Amino acid sequence: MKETSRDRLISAASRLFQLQGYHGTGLNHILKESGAPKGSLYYYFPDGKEQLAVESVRMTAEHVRERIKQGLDQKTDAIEAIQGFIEKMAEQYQNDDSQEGVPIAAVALETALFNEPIREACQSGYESFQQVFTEKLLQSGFDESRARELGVVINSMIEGAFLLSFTKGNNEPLLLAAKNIPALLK
Amino acid sequence: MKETSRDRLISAASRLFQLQGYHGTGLNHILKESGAPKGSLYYYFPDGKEQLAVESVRMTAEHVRERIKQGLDQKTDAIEAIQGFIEKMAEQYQNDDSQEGVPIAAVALETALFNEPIREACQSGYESFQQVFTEKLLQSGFDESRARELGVVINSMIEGAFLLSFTKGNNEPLLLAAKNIPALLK
DNA sequence: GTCTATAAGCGGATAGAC
DNA sequence: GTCTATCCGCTTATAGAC
Repeated sequence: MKETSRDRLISAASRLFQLQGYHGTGLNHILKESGAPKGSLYYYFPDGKEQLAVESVRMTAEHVRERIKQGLDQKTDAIEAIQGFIEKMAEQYQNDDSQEGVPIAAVALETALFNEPIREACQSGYESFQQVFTEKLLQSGFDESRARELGVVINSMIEGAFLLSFTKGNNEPLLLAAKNIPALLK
Repeated sequence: MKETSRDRLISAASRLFQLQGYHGTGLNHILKESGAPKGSLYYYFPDGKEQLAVESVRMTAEHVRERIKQGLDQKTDAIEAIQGFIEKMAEQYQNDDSQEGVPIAAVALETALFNEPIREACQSGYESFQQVFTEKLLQSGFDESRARELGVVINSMIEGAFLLSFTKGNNEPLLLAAKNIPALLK
């Protein structure tokens, strides 16, 4: 089970892009944190920073999607499951003392208008989250179009609450989002 | 009614920070767009880019707050008013062909962990938005604690939907947020 | 394939002329 | 007060040794 230079570069990039955004994170910083030498960056990612960002966003998205899925599996009822998942996120956020950023969002906002490959990666990530919520709702008996619609809405709610919690430095918006999920899904 | 170099610098900075974020926007770019020379930037903003960002965020926030207020004044009932406001935003977004960014969010995400003055400005901005929603709810008879709570939740919902719409390049998330506002406020 | 040394350019900031 | 010329550091990217 060897961890290659490539993997460590992506991990470091994911972390730093989340904390400081795309333009706020220099390649040198990523190299230092990953321990990889500069040469291998351009060996593994011939298209440079852009490619590294695309693959980092993909990895982050996959990771987050798994966490959502696992979170929702804790309860059978969709409403309780989603509410519980958001509460867990709020808890984790408080404990980490906010040493994690908001996944994807910073990169998406900085690049959406100017860098199509990165924008697409971010969009795919968001759609994969939404898909997980929609599936859970389907399993709980929501009809298809309603489940799809609510997948988007729940995703919006969580992203917004996360953004506000991150900016304020406390988890109140996440907790309130969780609390109001039942009303939204009735 | 003279428009000073200072005003033009703040306007240009606000616009560019919204589109590309804090680190993605260089002072040279701001100077070029504003037409002001570099010297006067440091004359008006001795603390440089950071100060310019703080004041830009304040200006943007004030501007957005006014738009929210005006939007909510269109209807007396809070639920209809908020729903209508979000729909209007969605419409404008589509027409502008997305030549506007998501106010404040990019700057907030990039800087929240590392630059306290900017973070504070963003937080104040968000709180001022939330305040407007809360006031409208109070006027419609919601009790105080519930109105405050929902102010935060509505703010989260809108910010998240805006972020997703911006990333996807279409206004569906905003439209769905609007559609589901009544359920949330029942 | 893995890595180092270096290039070329842009970043924010400043000094000092007028 | 208003502006220009310039500085240093850090950016991304590359050339080429091993």
